[in-house]
Amino acid sequence: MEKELSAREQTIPKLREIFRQNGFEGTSLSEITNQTGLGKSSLYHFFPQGKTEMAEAVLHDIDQWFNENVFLPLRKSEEPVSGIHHMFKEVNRYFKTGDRICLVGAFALDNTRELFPSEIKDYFKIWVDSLAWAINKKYPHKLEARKLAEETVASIQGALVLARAQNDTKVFTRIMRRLEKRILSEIDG
Amino acid sequence: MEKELSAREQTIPKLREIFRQNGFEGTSLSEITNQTGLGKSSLYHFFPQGKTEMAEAVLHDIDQWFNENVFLPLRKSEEPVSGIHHMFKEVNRYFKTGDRICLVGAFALDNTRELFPSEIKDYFKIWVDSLAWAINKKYPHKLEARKLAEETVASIQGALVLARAQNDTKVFTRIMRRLEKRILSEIDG
DNA sequence: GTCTATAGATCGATAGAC
DNA sequence: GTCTATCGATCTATAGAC
Repeated sequence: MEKELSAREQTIPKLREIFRQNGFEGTSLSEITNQTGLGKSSLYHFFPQGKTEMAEAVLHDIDQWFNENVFLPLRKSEEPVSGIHHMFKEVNRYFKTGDRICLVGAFALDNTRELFPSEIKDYFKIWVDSLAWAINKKYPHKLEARKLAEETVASIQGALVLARAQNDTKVFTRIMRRLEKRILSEIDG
Repeated sequence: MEKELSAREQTIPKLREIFRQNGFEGTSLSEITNQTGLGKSSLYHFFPQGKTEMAEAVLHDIDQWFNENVFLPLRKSEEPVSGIHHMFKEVNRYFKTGDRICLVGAFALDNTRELFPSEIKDYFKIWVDSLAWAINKKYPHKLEARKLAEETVASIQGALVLARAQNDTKVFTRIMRRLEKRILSEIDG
């Protein structure tokens, strides 16, 4: 039995990519109508609060995806190493090996973050917490595991910045490989 | 003999902070007139091409600062370790221990980068090149030195993202300390 | 160089018919 | 749910007096 997606739900992935390309302030409603094919009235029908509600829905969607495909597997996998490997694989896939940016990170950089402070804060907190938890299972020093997790998440964000700046996805994949290798060597060593 | 700064030059640091707060698209001319005290006519007198020229001037100003205070010292210092230490000290100071973001990184993330592609590309290229050069002086594996430099610059960018997202500058200083320590241990070890 | 005034486009958002 | 029409505000940018 296929899940029927409402028109609202079908719109969210498109909105996500539009915000990713243009940022929150750089995205206009007419751009959204152009790229979604939905008129303004339809957009306001689905998202009565307008652009802010659209971005909120996108952030919620991103949050769900990461919870399901990254954060929970880090907690659930029997073997932390495989959970961590799974994280790198999924994150690499999600960001299309560096071709896509992280919308949450982009929102964090300018005053857009004041519109969605808790969504932005929680996304990174849960990511760091989950990764730290997985590392800590193998690596007994709790504080050090946390620092390693924090640095890894930050480096992934920075790798996206550099890949976009240089317009070169290889920068991203290169850094991702190093990060995974470092975690594994810290855990095993 | 004091250097006389032209009115245009005096405006640039203010513009820099305004763009940092709001992003390029999020910055309006009326916001600029409010925060600089200059009327629109004065702004267009100094920057005939408008907002784009203002951002260009800011990027050029940032570029100069990093060349003078970070990139050249990395090349010039007799002892690479002290050049690298100097980089971390200055970068930490420049970003006010994580309270400020990197405007070039922020511009890179959305389609603002299409307005200033070479400025954005060069900033990171020169940074990575200079750091790789300094590392390579002590650490003979050229390719590995480059990768370490690339990862370090990316991690600094990511640390800024995380610090802003969490609204906690300690995240930034913590990661900066780890990065410097790692480079030193790779060089010495 | 700076002022006032304003053009012309686009912004987010809404009303009302269907 | 989607259409057309439109509101008032704001946007970038310019004109012309001083």
